[in-house]
Amino acid sequence: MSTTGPTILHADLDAFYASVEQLLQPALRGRPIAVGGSDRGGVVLAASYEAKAHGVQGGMAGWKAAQLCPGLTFVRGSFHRYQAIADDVMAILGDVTPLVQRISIDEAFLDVSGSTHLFGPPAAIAALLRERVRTEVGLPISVGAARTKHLAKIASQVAKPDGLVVVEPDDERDFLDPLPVGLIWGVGPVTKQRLADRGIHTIGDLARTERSAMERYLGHATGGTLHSLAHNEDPRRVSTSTRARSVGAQSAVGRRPATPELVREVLSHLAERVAGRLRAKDHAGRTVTVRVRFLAMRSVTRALTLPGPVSATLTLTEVAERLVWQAIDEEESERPEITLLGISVSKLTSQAAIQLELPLPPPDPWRPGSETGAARWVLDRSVDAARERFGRSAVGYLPAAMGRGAGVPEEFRELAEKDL
DNA sequence: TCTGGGGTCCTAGGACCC
DNA sequence: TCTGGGGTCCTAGGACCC
Repeated sequence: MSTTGPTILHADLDAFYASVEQLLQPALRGRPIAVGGSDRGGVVLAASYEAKAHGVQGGMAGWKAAQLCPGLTFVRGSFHRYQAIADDVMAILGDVTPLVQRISIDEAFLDVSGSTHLFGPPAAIAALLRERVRTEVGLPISVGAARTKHLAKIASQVAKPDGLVVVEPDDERDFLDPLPVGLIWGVGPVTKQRLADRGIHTIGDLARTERSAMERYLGHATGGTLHSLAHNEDPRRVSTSTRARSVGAQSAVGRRPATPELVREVLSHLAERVAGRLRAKDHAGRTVTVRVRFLAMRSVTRALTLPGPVSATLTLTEVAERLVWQAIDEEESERPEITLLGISVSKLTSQAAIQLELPLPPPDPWRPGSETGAARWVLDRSVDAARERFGRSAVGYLPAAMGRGAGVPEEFRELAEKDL
């Protein structure tokens, strides 16, 4: 007999982008729609439940979605609106407890164990939140309530669309056992297939499998975690703060030969985005990783860890350029075609710390804090300041080379890079 | 005329140090 | 006189999540 109740909630807006579009454009309500980056082609970023019923999913190529769902309406996303609307929802969640852990733009965990004396039992709190989001924002939100984060998350998935599922402690086993393993957080297509190959389809099947066997099938970490979750052991607390471990940006370029001009132009733009975001947070990072994607989605990465942290745009551009050519030069063909370039910076430290210990020469562009590095950083900061006063495009380059067709709108990138 | 962009975490092998 | 083991850091690739 358990002593704690279902005090963890997982609240998850249903088909968020698509639901917002149906809210903003009443003519779209009840109809299958796909929210995309562009009006034609491209990729489906979100599908309404009416479209999901035909098999349309996020990440799917637009033409394939249209094939699956005749009558599908493509809607260009109103990306500049989504953040504020989701923030309104989070504010409602925050009204019942300060213990809200937002894990993406449209979902959050809540610990309501300290809120029951004010708002009643967790099931009542969940119902209240759903009602308020529906009437005050106009969106459907599903909520799962359970003893652990893992169970609450599964419960909200089961509740969708627009539902509430409460798992009482005494019912946990009965709830979990028949569910497919794919509902477990961390089980994607590959793991699901590996498990299916061994006749493991449900969480109950998983719970009956030895831990050591799981670790053999899936590796130490994944196997161990899955075994624990299937046995309903999830010690994670709801935590309100997490710090970023990396900052990155990438851009699809269509399908183009890797010329020096293209590589430099795209990397300059990406480095500007990444370094600018680092500086805005007073951060810098030591490890620079680039990604180059070739045809058939084959991508390679190259990384370099520098002696000190960087956040200067030009330095980042130069390091990235060197790494990208390292990868391209290893290709068999002379001038291979590429479809995407990306830059990510990790091993982050706070910029304030390095400014204090500015080592003096020898000047070395690879070494931030050297004369060159410091000068570049100072220049970048003045550009940042001008941008802040006069707008993003006032100073420096526009995303020129990003070219026709391939990319996603600027507002989508800005939405994706927001801190939660 | 397939397949966006932002992340996290894990694994495995090699270098290097004691 | 050719031999151990542990720890840490780095790189590359991959699975997964929203």
